[in-house]
Amino acid sequence: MPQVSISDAEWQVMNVVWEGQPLTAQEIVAKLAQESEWAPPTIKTMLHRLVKKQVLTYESQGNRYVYRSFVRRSECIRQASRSFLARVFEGDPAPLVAHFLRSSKLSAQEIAELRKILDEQEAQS
Amino acid sequence: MPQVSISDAEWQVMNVVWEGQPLTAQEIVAKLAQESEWAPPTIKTMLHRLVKKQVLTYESQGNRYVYRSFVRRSECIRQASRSFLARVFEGDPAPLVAHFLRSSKLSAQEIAELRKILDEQEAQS
DNA sequence: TGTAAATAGTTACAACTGTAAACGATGTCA
DNA sequence: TGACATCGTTTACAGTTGTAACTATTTACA
Repeated sequence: MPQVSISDAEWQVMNVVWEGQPLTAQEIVAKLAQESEWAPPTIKTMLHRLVKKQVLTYESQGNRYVYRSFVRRSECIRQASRSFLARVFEGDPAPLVAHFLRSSKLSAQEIAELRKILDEQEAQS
Repeated sequence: MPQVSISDAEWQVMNVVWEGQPLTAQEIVAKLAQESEWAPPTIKTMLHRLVKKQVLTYESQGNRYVYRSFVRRSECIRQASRSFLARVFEGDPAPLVAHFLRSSKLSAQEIAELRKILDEQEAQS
């Protein structure tokens, strides 16, 4: 994996793509119109840059482009998470998790899920 | 709080400052020399920018500058965490926490701590 | 008290980001 | 088949970031 670095705005675009791919440019524009104020050319520019960074690929169908992700979302999440952990929590995951647990409202079910993960982690140490 | 935005490299500097403040420029340079390849002027530039962004303040003592943080670390952590959560996990904290739990090795004690936090969260819902 | 050493300030510069206008190609309806 | 609409491409531009050389100022020793 050639060390992609996805900017803030680009993540917003990629989240849309990962959730609905393959998608045409105008579908992406339409979805993003709901959650952002970006002009269509702005979004085109980002799609372009993402292709250049090899995060996206496209094929043209007639004069439309159909976009697909080229890197897996999970891989990008891993990279971004690792860098966030290093930057803000100096690589120490426990305080990070504690921070998010304290600052979030979680449902009973989510809490149960997380307990289960903790159990698993404990079991395999 | 005037919405500070601290870059990646700047976080590295700030982590040093928060942990040892007040610190002189050369103390900061010395600490960072161990963990980075930055030339001293590079670090000076970052200190400058952080002062301009009102993340740091300094007083000059003779020809030395003594730096202190102007914003609390916890506040910066809160902001960075919120933005990371929104960007990468679309604002949904449970998958974020699950991700970090799964990808980290935690000690038995840390696991116990986290369980306690989960209990508290459950209690107050 | 002048000059070297130390320290901080100024300037620089290319890459990346956010944002979008202007331009050109393609397809479609009359 | 020509004019308009649609879509993609190119160009633009200011702000931020990473990185650091160069310059000016202060201090302290000789």
